[in-house]
Amino acid sequence: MKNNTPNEAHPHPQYPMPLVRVDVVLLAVHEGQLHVLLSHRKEAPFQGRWGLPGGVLRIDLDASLEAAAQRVAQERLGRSLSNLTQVVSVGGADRDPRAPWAMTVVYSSLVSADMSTTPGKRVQALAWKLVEQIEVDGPLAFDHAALIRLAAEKVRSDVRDFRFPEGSIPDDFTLPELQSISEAILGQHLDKVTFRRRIEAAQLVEPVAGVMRGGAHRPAQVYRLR
Amino acid sequence: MKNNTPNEAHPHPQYPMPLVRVDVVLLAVHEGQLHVLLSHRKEAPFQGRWGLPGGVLRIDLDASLEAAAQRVAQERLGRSLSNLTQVVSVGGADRDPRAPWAMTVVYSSLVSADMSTTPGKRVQALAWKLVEQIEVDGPLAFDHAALIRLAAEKVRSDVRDFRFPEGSIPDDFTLPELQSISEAILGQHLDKVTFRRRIEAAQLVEPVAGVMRGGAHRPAQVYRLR
DNA sequence: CAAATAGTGTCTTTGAGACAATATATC
DNA sequence: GATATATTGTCTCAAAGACACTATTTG
Repeated sequence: MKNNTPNEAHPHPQYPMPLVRVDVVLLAVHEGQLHVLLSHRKEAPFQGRWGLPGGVLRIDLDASLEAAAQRVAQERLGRSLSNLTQVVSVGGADRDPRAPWAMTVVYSSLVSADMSTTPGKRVQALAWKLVEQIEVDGPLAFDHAALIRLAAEKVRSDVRDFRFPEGSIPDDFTLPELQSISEAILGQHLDKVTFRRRIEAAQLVEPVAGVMRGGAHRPAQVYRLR
Repeated sequence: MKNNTPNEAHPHPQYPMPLVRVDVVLLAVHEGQLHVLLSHRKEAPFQGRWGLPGGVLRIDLDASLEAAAQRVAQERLGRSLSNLTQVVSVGGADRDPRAPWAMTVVYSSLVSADMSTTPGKRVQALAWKLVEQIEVDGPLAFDHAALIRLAAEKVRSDVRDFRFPEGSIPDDFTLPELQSISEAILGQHLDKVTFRRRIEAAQLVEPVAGVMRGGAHRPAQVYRLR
């Protein structure tokens, strides 16, 4: 295994570097509520608690921080993430007993629909938890509860400004569906007329010609992002 | 010098870790315009260009990422920073030729007034540059131009929402002064009536009883944040 | 009192929220 | 046709912008 010692190719004076990890806040709307995917920790620290799935940055495998997040998602969650957004980085001397100094770069991703996620290697259990209920039933590992809140706030800010990045909502949707998703993320009711007016003004969507979708009643126009 | 090799106290499997740096975007309003403090690079990479002042994270000296930014500011700029805000972290294999893998955590700080900043050690020259003029006269080192733009956008967002963190504006100020500072940061004119109405509604300030301040004309009420 | 800046009044416009009416599907 | 949901119309209210007016200081 390579080491961080100086060599000819990289003559910069070397200091000991921290353990760098990447954690992922995977968010999804399920049954009208915003959920986050947590993993059950089998080992110390915080053994037995729920926490964010994550992993150690591998400079031999990852071309960038974002690439590291993608690799971790693939390994731990068995899937790629469509709209990775950096949330924050935290670090300090007392963060993690496994290293004298540890830091974490936190990425978040809002994905649409399918709540199916296969546990990856070393992950004993994955479960979708209500964001609103975080820390209500038992504390999370590290400061993960605060990190999740941060990620959720960023996503809410996006939704308030009608920023729906690729993959965060289904390709096709009706306006009532989009409103329902938005309400779930924001955790509050939105006025129907205002919502449609603003969507219209933002020129965010275009109708899929002719296609309609409905349950037992009047069908709704299907739209796409543009 | 210590090394990152495993030991009994920290039995976590070790991978080579990236070079972690901390860069500082120091912003200030000067003569009605938003400026950023840049340092002239004496050495490679990007020798001869202007870039953000920064330094290597020292796990033996820095208790946290933010503490590292404070130390770097003290060493390089000879001052502490009042309202450090994390902007973003960037990193990758090809970021810095001095290391096989390098990342930077960027902090920004908006400080009021005094443009005096003593160059610290190893910094040949410091200069306040117009944020708007960044990259107009010569490119900056690394992706620092983009990082400055990011930091400036965050500060603008704060100002739009009347968030003036401690130290970002003088302790005492008149409303015309506060408006002028805001306009400089936002880079656009603000309506006087609207500005005062919103300040009032936000209950952001309180008058300093009796104290007024003026030039050759009608003096203005002096306020403080509360 | 002239000049310059501080502070207020008020009209118009814009956009959000509330509520009602109309449209279109299934059963 | 009854029912449920989609879509549109419109009234009201709140906040922003524009503009004009008043207030207070110096010279």
